[in-house]
Amino acid sequence: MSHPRAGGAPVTMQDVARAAGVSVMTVSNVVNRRPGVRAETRERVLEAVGRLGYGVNLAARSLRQGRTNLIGLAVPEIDVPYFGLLAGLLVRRAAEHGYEVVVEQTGATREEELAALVSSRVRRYDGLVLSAVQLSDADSDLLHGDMPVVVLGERRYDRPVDHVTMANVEGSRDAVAHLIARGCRRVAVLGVSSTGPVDASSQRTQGYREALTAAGLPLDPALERPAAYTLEGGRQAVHRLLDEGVAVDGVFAHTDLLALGAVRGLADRGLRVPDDVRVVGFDDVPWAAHAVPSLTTVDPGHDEMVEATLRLLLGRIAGRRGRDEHERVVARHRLVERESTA
Amino acid sequence: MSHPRAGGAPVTMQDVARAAGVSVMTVSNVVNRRPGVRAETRERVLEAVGRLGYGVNLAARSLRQGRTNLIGLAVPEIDVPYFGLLAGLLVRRAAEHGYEVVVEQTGATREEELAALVSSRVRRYDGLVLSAVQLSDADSDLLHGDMPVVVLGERRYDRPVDHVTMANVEGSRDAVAHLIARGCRRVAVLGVSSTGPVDASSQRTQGYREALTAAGLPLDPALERPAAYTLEGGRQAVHRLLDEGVAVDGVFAHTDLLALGAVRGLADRGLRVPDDVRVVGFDDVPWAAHAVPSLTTVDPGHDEMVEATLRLLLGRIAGRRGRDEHERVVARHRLVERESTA
DNA sequence: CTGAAAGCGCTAACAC
DNA sequence: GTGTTAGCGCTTTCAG
Repeated sequence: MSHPRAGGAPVTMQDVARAAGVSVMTVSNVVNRRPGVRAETRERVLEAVGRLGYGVNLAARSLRQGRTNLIGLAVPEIDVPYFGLLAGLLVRRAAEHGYEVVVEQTGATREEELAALVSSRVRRYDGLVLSAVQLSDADSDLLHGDMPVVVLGERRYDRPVDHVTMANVEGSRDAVAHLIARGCRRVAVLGVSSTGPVDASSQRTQGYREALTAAGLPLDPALERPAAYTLEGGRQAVHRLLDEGVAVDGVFAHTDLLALGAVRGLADRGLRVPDDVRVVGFDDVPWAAHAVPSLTTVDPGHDEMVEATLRLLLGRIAGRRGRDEHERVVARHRLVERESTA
Repeated sequence: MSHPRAGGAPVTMQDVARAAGVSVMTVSNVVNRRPGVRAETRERVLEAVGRLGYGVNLAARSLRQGRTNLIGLAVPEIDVPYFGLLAGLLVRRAAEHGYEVVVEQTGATREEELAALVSSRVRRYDGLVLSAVQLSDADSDLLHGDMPVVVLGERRYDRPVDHVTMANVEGSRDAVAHLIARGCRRVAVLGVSSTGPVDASSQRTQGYREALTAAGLPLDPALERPAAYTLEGGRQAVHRLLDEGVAVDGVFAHTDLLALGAVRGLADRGLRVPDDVRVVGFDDVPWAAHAVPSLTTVDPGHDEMVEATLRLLLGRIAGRRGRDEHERVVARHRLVERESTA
């Protein structure tokens, strides 16, 4: 059996020290690759480690050091492609810095996002990445606890907090300008919400309006459609739009999911993309490139966002910024032209 | 400021006990909702907890209790829809039992899956869910360490290990039988691999062959195509198939991702689904229902699998099964008929 | 119903 | 180079 003591009491440094005839401190030095241990001693210790199947007790180490090497990632739902993409990138990059990522699902409700912040569960993290959608400015007071927090995407805060976000207005403007350049004159926007003036939804709607205005096209309230940020939401919004007899030759959806749902909804009514209606999304999730037709969309700069998030978070964990010094990073976006607007 | 002592030393039970004029033990009893504390005492303690902003130190609790309430989920890549779905379900269900989930990305290499098992990082989990794709029978020896492990999906093991899997052969047989019932006579299979006799790929290929044979149709090696389990893999496999001039009127893809890639590849060559070619996938990822056309696929019984996984894992954590008692659960599958085979 | 003492396994600080 | 001591914050055990 390759795992001695399996099933018995866990092997401690004490056990290893005894077996190797050294002190626990020497074992600790070897295990942590600290310098200043004679090669021969190291050998003896490592032999004992291997023979006994020793592994550090990370709870003890955490208690002693006051750090866990864990960071939390609070997202609404991990199976939404955008958040899966995010989680994947973050897990990979965090690992490079010796951190692991615990996923919290907030379910996209304000209550649950707050819960993630106050909950004792969160206390075990060295830092928290909060991909917030519903958290309001008022609540960001809560971001001032002891826990280093970086808010990622989807919203700009007036309150001071480390924040990594994307160019929602500019990206949306580019997307809609692209539709117009392709000849669209009746462009609908999907995903309009009324929850507040500073969130991603309003910003993307604003970018939409700016692009229309810049092109000298009129704003038509009938073209500004609310929709849940889901495939089904996009599909149904398009159904309603068409059922009301609104003329449309272009669709800008607030998210790729919505856009793909819109393509579906158009197909349901016998409309072809891009022949009858052109469609643009936002996010550049992996699917966008491979959908039929492939989806033109805005890449908000995922890599840059995740990198910046980690940089800010690790900096704060290391105490490199004061409690009242906050940074905000806006990633560079890019319009990715594909078949849905060909 | 709602978070007193923010920035100062962490608040301990000692602090709370002092502030409330009780012993640490009473604080512990209140915090852990243990019975046998007078209501008035509890009030006093809770008031102090709130005022000081106390939160339990989970490292200390873990050290003392010998448990972390953390379970690890090792998957190849979290941004693959199937694993995102899995993670979402597991996170939700684990939370119901007071557990949190740490995501490990193995990158689908054998080395990394082994690393996840041996690594000291894993020591912090009470248990590990291993969604293995490359781990071989020989390696499953490693599953016999102290860590409770449940292997989820994708592979059947001869070695004893708790294992939750899906009806790969039966599901594939149903999928292909469905194509045949719809009139297909030249059915290709995408995702055939040569890595071994007992993995998901071989099983799904086997189901394919059984269905053809049962229908009295010939097996044609030209119809059995290797393909990476990605969108691009499916797309290219279809391109090669058509470029070789192989006649096809149905496609069974080993995964939905492959199937959606296949739909894309067919569209590239001007073929319509289901009019010219019918397509069936496997997994029933959320996208399958909303793709254009929506995808007929095999739901392998995700919910049942996750539920069983957690049941087995928690049972093992609780020591309810001996080291040599292992369970295997095969979830009930279901063919979901949609537009791609209409 | 409440308190005091012991110790989980580790590492920082200092002694040899 | 290596050992000794102390204590991180909590809960288990046993005493009141």
